[in-house]
Amino acid sequence: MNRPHPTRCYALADCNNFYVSCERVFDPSLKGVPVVVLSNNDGCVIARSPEAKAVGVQMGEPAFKREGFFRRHSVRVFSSNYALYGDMSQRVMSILGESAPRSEIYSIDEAFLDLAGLPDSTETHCQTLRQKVFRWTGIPISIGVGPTKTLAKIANRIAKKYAKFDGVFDLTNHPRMNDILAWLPVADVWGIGRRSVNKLGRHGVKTALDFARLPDDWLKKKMTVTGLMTAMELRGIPCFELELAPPSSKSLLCSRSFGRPVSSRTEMLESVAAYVSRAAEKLRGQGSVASWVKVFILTNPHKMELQYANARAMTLSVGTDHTPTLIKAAHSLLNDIYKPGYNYKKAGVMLAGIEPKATRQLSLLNLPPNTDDRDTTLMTCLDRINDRFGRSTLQYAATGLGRPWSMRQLRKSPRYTTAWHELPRVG
DNA sequence: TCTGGGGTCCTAGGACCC
DNA sequence: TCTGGGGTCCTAGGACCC
Repeated sequence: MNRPHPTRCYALADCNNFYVSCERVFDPSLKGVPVVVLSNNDGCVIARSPEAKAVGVQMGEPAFKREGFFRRHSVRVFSSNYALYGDMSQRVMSILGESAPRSEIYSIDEAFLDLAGLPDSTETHCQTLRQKVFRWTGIPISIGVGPTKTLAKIANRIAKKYAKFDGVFDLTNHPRMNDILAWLPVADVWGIGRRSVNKLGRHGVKTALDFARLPDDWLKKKMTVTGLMTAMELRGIPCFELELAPPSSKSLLCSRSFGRPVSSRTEMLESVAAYVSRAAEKLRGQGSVASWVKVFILTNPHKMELQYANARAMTLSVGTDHTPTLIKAAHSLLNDIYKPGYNYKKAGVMLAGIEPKATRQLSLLNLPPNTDDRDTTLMTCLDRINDRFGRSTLQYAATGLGRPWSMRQLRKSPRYTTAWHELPRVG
């Protein structure tokens, strides 16, 4: 057990409290004080500075329940600013990407790096990288290293938790590997979620070491092959490879809670058109077409009032990335499920049946209209303008003008890095 | 007043075929 | 009276991640 594979060396670089760190880069008054960032619609807490954690703000807490607490503890509260976080993420990722021959961007604030065969020591390399990312972007990161991705995750957690390691911890050939796994609750292992923790608890499995020592056939039967692979990774046998060029999405979702309850059909149609437009942009961004569209709507499940939720999907005869075609489909689905008299809280659009546009399946009976090329030219033009001048410079009238239903973001910081008129001023 | 959004993978079970 | 066995494909739902 715990026999590391000699040729593998994975690092997980993870930005510390990423969203809060982004806010701090451009607003020095946030240093050293409790800061939180809220989810879309200013719903719940999704990022906390260490000071916010220290005063007891929990992850995922609804913000409205804590307004008084935030005031009493002078917690600085921000709406999420994805234009800023996305841009900062790109800066960090480009530096990380250059630091290793192979890398995988795993999420907005994490990347796996393949450090096998680098000339200098792992520790030196990682410390240099950390300092470089901080100097060039202002974002602090932590790096965990191990013979498998799962162990690199654990190492990263240790690097973050204990200041004495200075942001870097290496589990490769660690003499106290078993002690560390026995110290780590199984809930903190990558890939073991709450449901599994409950199930494992009933079988007396509490720590990562308990889990790693379970028999393979038991793991396979009770935890499926992914559970088995996780256990093998804890033993030092790599099962999860780097995803070097992440394949394009197989489904695309765009959904939002409304800033206030919506009941009118007109507003529902507008919001669905807006979500389709966004999903179609993403679709074109990856050079795909979609042939399956689903629309769903729901009332607020947290409220004591008449509830309604419904969804409907349809398959198109030909895959498309043409926004008006998709809006038309989504509108007909919405009209099927919409019922007047309810206070809707949320709507969403999902696209699937996704394939590359270049090799898409055409229909024998229903060939695309010969305006196809014109549509493509129009969509390309639309995307270019919006890319250059901002996402909603050009939009379809069906998405509405006033958008009274759009999400609430009362405490958003400026788009410091992506909008000319919001650039920070010096002096 | 007010509780996020966007993905992936795996499995079981039904439909269907020979 | 008697009522197989195996394969594929699809979908819904569960579980997980950030």
